[in-house]
Amino acid sequence: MREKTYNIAEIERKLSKKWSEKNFFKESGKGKKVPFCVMMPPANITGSLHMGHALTYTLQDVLIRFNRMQGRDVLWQPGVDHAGIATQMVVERQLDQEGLKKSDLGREAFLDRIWAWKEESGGVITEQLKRLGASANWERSRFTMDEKFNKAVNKCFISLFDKGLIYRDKRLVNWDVKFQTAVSDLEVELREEKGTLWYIKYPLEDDPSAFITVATTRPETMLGDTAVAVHKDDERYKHLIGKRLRLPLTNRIIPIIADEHCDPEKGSGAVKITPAHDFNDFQVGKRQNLDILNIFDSTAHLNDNVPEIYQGLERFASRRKILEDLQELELLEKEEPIVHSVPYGDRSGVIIEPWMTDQWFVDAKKLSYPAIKAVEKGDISFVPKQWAEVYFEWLRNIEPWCISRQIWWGHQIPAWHGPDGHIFVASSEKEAIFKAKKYYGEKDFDLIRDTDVLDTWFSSSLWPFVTLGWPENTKELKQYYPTQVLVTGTDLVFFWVARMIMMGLHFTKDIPFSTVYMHPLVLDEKGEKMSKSKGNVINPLELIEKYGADALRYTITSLSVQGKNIKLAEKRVEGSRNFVTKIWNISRYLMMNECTYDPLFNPHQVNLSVNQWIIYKLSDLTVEVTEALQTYKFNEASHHLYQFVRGTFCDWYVEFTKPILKGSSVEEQEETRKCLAWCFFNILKLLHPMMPFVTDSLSMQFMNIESDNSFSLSKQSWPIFDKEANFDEAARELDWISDLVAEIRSLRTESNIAPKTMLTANILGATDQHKKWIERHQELVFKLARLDKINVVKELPAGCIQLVQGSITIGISLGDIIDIDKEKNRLRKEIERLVVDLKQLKTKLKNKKFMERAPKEIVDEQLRRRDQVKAKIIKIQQALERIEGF
RNA sequence: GGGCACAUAGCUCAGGGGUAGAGCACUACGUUGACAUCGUAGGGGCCAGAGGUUCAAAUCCUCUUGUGCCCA
Repeated sequence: MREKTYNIAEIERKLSKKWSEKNFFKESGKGKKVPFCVMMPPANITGSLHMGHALTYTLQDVLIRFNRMQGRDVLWQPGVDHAGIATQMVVERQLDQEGLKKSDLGREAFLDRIWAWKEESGGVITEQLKRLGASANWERSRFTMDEKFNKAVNKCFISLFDKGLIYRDKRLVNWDVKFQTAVSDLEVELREEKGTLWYIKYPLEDDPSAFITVATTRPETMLGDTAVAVHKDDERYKHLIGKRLRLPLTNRIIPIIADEHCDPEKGSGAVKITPAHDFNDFQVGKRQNLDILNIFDSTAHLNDNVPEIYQGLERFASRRKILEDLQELELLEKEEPIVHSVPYGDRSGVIIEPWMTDQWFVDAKKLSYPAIKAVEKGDISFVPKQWAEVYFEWLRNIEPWCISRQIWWGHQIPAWHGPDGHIFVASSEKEAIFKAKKYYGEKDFDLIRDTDVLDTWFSSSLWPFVTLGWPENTKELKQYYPTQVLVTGTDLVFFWVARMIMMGLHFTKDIPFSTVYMHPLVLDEKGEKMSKSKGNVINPLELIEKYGADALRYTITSLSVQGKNIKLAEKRVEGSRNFVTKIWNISRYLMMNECTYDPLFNPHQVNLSVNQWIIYKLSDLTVEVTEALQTYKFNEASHHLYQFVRGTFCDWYVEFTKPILKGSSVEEQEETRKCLAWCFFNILKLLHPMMPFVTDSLSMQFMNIESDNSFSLSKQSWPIFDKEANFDEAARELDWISDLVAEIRSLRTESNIAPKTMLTANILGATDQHKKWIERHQELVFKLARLDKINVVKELPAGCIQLVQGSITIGISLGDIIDIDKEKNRLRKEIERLVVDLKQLKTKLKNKKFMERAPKEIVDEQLRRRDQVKAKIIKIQQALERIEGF
């Protein structure tokens, strides 16, 4: 006898090893099959599996296995991302423990160190994904820093540069003071914070007793002011436009200018302009042709563009000092508390400094037009569709994308600088020299390679086509590009999705994927974001250890409703584990009863009504699950399966078949055994995308192929079968029987009848068909409703409690046990309920407008219901009268 | 400030113009050799509030209130 509970850990480990060792899930590569390709979002090389991964990769694997079973040529392309800043941080931390800095090693040695680290610990997440059951083609795994990838990245860079879509510019960028690099807008997180607005008086040059007051949250930047702006129509300041101010603490003279940037309603109405340290001011400076005075070094310490006493002060220290000094000069008018947004580096967590540097930019605006159009035209669609709006909004307001990073780990920009500052972009040093020779002629020159590397997201944006072999025209590229679905979290819509679409359209002249399924975040059970500091992080690997990957996957699938965040409670996972155990126990029962899978079993040719009934129900289920998965309604698919397995299959069908297996003819037993096995096998298939382990394991046991190392349900075909029309009758028959059983069971509880008490049911008003059905399923009803006798009668005997089901009345003989008052009460209450229903129905049917305007089916339905309720009331009244007579 | 969601049972959430659903929790009772990680039955809801459209609104529209997220 097998164990009552399923040994999750052992079986999952074994299967995951089997799938992995043989790289089980390769694409078929058969050109005839319809391709289905999903680009796996490359996991961050420093990462280990968290709930967000578990969610995204589970949903992808569900789609992958589902499509593979539907006979498509499936490629799930995995990979790992080099994660520039994150990876460099990890290795720098290691060095730190050895008391070393990366500058001690030098660039090359440092990069060697990172590669060594990658070899050693870079593959963790891949192993974890295998444990989750992800059925990717792991042999095709790509790394964004591979040589081939690097070549493709350079090619793209050069091509964009040649077209003027990448350029070098001196602009304000978001400078990460901790990492000493520029970052893009998207890597800056605005946090609402309490701050202070300081009002500072700037004296007029020609009249030191008169002032203009400016308000600022960053007084230290005043050292870099090159103007004060007012609104041209502001009565308070109109007359001062064109005059000059003496900038306190510096004695520099700066102009008062008019600019629309000023809002007379805000603060004092006059704004200090610091073009080198504020994005808005930078624009003003450009418009007004102001000086740009940079006052910070790369670590945000004041440089020698400020008076000597301030030089070398850190930004916050300088703020304190400057406020003190202004106070002393009585130039600090007042301060106000304020809530404002402060920019933080999303990785470094330090305040970002807008800073002037030379950087490389992508002209994202130009690339955005085709990307917008592709979604507008419907070539690419978002699920859920409201994400298209978010996407449009961002692309329509897109700014130049700063792609250079002042770090070492990443794709080094293929550009060489000449002695006169001329830049040669080339695929190799040799080519750069060649280009330079042409440019410089006979003159001598030295070229210095640009030290910057590219934003990691630049290489990620090329992922869909580079992984398939681009720029070579490989057969994979032809077969699988454009890919079908991209599944990713809502947080990556700009970082990754939009950029892939822009780059894909630019370089391949084709969309990278036709559907984008955006899933939400995983939150804790209270709906809060998981974070280490809050201590509410749920580790998926622990859940897998405790409940199994199948249980975790099934939970995730059940909770995946389009457009809604997922609140994960461990209780849910426990419930899923119980469901897995339930499935295990079905198989245990079926095997005990020698129900073996027969590939030749023909579901259209079963004779017993119970078997016809379950096949009928199963075909409904198949349609429901298929449609749900096709439309990304993961929760619906899992819900239907749960209802079917626990309800229809276990509670009813398995029970229905017990009497048959015990005492029917050999033929009937045989048909039923095969039908049980066949249905269960199909259930396993339908469940497989969500619970690959238990379903694979059980189906192999069922088919007696446990040692078959090439089998997986994922490679079997998805169930399809047409509903047999003449099974309708059986469907009605068994639905009626199960209703009958349910009614009697309810009655037993309501009347406090002990389960042990066997009852006799008298049935009044049975039609010939009812009689036939009762006769056919008598044993079954006996067993399920705990009866020892059913009489079809013309008159109910005395001493019955009665219930009405459709056209029949069931009387349960209780001898002397019946409490007449209680029973009367029960029946009266039921009449009361029905009368309320009837009243509502009558009102509706009396309403002329309803009768005129409502569709005929609805009216008929209401009429039918009215008649039913009426009839039921009469029957219960008769039942009451009978009790009076008892 | 702009945009997008969301408010349904004690909790977590489905559903969605025509008889309010699930899981968990709760209550009672447990028989029949698949399953106590189980079974049977049950209690529990003016579907946030106010208007409107409609024969009919929990569902569609508008507003209000509250919550979450994104962008400035």
